[in-house]
Amino acid sequence: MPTDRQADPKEKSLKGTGARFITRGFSPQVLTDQISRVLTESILDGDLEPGTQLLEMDLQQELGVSRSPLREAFRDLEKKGLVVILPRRGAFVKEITARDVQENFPVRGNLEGLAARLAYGRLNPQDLATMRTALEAMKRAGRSQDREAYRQNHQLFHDIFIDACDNRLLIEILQKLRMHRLWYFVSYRYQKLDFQMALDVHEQILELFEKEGSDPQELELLVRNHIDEALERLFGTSASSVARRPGEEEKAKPGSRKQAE
Amino acid sequence: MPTDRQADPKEKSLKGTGARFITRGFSPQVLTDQISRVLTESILDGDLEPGTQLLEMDLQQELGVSRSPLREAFRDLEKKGLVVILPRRGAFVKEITARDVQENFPVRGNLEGLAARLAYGRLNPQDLATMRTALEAMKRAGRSQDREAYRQNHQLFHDIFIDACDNRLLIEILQKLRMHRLWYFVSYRYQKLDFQMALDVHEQILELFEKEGSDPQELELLVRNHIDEALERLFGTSASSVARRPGEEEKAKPGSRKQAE
DNA sequence: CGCTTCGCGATTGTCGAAAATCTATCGAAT
DNA sequence: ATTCGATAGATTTTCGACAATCGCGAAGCG
Repeated sequence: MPTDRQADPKEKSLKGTGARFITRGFSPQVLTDQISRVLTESILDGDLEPGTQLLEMDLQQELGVSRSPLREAFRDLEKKGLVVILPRRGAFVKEITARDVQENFPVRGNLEGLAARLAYGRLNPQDLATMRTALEAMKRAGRSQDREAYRQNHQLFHDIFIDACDNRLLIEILQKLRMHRLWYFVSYRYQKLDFQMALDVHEQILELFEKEGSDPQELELLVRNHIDEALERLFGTSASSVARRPGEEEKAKPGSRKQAE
Repeated sequence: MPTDRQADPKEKSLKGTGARFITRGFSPQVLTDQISRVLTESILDGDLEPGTQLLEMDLQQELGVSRSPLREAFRDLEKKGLVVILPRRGAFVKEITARDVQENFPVRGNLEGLAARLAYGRLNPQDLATMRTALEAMKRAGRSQDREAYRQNHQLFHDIFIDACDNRLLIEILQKLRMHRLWYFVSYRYQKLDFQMALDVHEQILELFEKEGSDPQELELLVRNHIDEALERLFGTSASSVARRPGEEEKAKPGSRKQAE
C-alpha cells in the first residue's frame, strides 16, 4: 500500500517539457501551488505577455489539470499582482501602465528606505561582503553593457538589506512590489542615462552600511531618494516629489468612488 | 463603452439565519465575492474568532453554496490578510500576534506619512471640513470615553487624506494594513494612556493640512511618528525608532521568533 | 509501561459536467 | 445605410461526487 503507483494510466504532465512530478516520492505540494509556480515563471519570463487572457480550458488541457486548482491558482497570481481577474470575463496577465510605475516607485522607495534603516546594524560581515561583490559586479556589467547581469546584481544588492530588516510584513510587501522584472526594463532607461550616478549612489549606500556610526536616517533617505529620482528621470514628472501645487493638476479626483471594500 | 458596473444595492442577506438568495432573479455579483464579503464582515465583527477553522462543509451548508466559490473566497480572504491557508489543513482566521503588531506599525506609519505628503495640496475644502468634524468628534468621544466612536472618527480622519493621495497602489496597501479592527483594540491601550497627546497630534496634522505653505516633509514625519510612537507606548520597544545609537543597543531581537505556522 | 504502527473518521484536494453569463455575428426594421 | 434585437458560440461559474490525505485513537510490540 505504500508504493501505490498511479492507477490512472493517463500521465499528468504539468508543463509541455515534461514535468511529471505528481507521483514524486514526496510532493507535499498542492496542485494549486504548482500551477501557480509554473504560471508565475511563465509570466515573469515573458512567455505569457501582459494582457493575454488565461483561458481556463486551454491551460486545463495544456497542464493536464482540472478547473478547480487552476482557478484557485489564478487567485494566487492575483494576490501576487501578476494577473487581474474580471468577474465573468476571465483572468488576464497584468499590464504595467505608466501610472502603475508612477505609483509603484514612491511606495517602493519609502519602504526600501525603511527597510534600510531597520537593517542597519543587523548586517553581518557576510551580508556586507555579498553586497560589495554585487556592487562590483554591477560596475563590471555597466562597463560591458550587460543589462541582465546588472539587473540581477542590483536586485541582489537590495535583497540583502531587505531580508535583513527582520520585518516579515515589510519583506512580503516589497517582494510583491519588486516582483515584476518589468520594473527593471523601464528603469533601464534611467540606468542607461545615469549609469555612473546610479553606481555612485549604491556605493554611498553600501559605505553607510559598512561604517560604524552612520546615521540611519541619512541611510533611509539615501535609499528612498535614489528610487524616487529614478522615477523622475523616467517621466520628468515628480509624482513623489515633495511639493506640487494644487493648481497644476491634470485631472482632479473623478468623483468620490466609495469602494465599499 | 466604459464597462461601467451598475450600481448594486448592497444588502447582504447572505449570512445569519439562512440564505435563500440563490434563486433571487438578480444576482449580478459573483458568488465568490458575496461569500468573501460576508466572511470579511463576520471576521471583522468578531463573529469568527481568530484561530477558528473555516470548515468547508459547515459553511457550505450554512451559506447554501458549493465548495468551489467557497474555496475561492478563502483565497480572497487570504489576500486581504484575514485568514491563513495551510495546505491540506484548511483555512483559519488569522491570529494577530505581538510580532504582527510590531511589524505592522512601522510600515503603516511610513506609508501613511507618504500618503499625507502626497495628499497635501490635494484636499478640497470638503475634505478639510470632514477631517475637522472627525477630530471634534474624537475629542468628544475622548471626554465621554466612547471608544467605538473614537475609533470610527479616528479611522475617518485618516481615510480622508489617504484617499486623497491619488496613489491607488498606496491606498490598496494601506487598506489591507488597516483592515483589522484589532489594531485599534491594541492601540486603545495607547489612547487610554495618552489620549490628550493623541488629540494634540491630530490637531497639529490637520492644521498643517489646512495651512497654505506647510512643509510636506514636516507633515509626513508628523504622521509617521505619531504612529511609531503609538507602538513604542504599547511595547516600550522602539522597533522603528529612528535614533538608536549603535553603541547602546543590546537586544538581538530575543523573543517572538516562534509563531512558525 | 512507553513507543511505534495501523486503521478509521473527518476534512481537504481534484475532477468533469451542467448551468449561467457574456461576446460576437447576423438579420430585420426604420 | 444604420441601429436595434435575437440567436449562437464561447467562456466562466457553480455544482456534486470521488479520491487523497491528515489527525487521532487503539492495538501491537519491545
